[in-house]
Amino acid sequence: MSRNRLDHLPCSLARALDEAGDWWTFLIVRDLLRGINSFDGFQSSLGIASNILSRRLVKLCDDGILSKRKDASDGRRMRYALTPKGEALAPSLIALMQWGDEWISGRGREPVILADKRTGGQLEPIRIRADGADVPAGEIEFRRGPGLA
Amino acid sequence: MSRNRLDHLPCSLARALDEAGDWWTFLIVRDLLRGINSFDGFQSSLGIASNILSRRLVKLCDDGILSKRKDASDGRRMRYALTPKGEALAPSLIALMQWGDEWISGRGREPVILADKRTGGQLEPIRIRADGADVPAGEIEFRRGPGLA
DNA sequence: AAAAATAGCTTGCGTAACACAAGTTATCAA
DNA sequence: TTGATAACTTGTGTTACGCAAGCTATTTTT
Repeated sequence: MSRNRLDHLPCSLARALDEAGDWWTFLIVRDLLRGINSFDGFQSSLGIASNILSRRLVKLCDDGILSKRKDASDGRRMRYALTPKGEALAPSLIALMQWGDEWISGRGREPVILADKRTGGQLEPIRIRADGADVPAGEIEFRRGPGLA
Repeated sequence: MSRNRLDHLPCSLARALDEAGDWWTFLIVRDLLRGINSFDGFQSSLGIASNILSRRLVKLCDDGILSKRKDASDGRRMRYALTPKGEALAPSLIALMQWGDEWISGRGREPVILADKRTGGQLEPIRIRADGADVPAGEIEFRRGPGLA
């Protein structure tokens, strides 16, 4: 994805997609949500080439999505963590996962089930809401916002 | 993104990302939600090269995300529409847009504001929920699902 | 203390996907 | 019937991706 290609589009979606970079970003964030937080942890989980992973991790740190620090008990090891900005990707990530569950894997064939650690209750399907009610996709209005010159 | 690279991952997220193809998919779906539904409509809205757009539209139709038909009053023109599978991408798309609003554009500088056509009420931030309560990103548990051999 | 293993990262190189520009076909408007 | 429009397609670079191998600094093993 060329970095400057989408910049002209007056849309936070394009900017978000541009900053996320490529699909690996989402998979790395998913791994972090699962507790995987080291270079070789990502590598063995994802099968990503080390040069790609390295570059991607640098970019994610630069963009403020991840933070990085040395492991206290092992000087070789770096530990990565989600920043608040990175954690804020969770809703879109989970919505995408649920889409794959429903439309690709199929109901009842989900490879992974998401739940609340505290209560054990399964996550509900993510929905679009306004005024306390669901909004169907066809009923969404795109209005000019204050960020447009 | 090579089509078969992520197939081995037992995760609906990887499958979803693989099927979505590239970022253009999301931008095309966004345009359709906005009412843009023709080839040159996408092209002038997105600045995408015609060969890329053509290939992407074919793939999206093949994958059942879009449908395509001839315009009744203009035999040259094709009209594209979201299928239910395509509409189901809206939550992840909007979550991503909201992420861009908050973390890239910044609050108060949103290029676009989303609302409910029927009530005019602005869309709420998309949240992760279980048992009728919000779930913070750090409290999500990944459990083995039935789709794993 | 020397050798081996591990963690994170870099380099070299081939391939494949992307993207610009130009051309093609079918339909419609003047 | 000439010109414009819509939706592609083709040709040709260029870029970015990805495998394999190598590198350096720690840590563990002997």
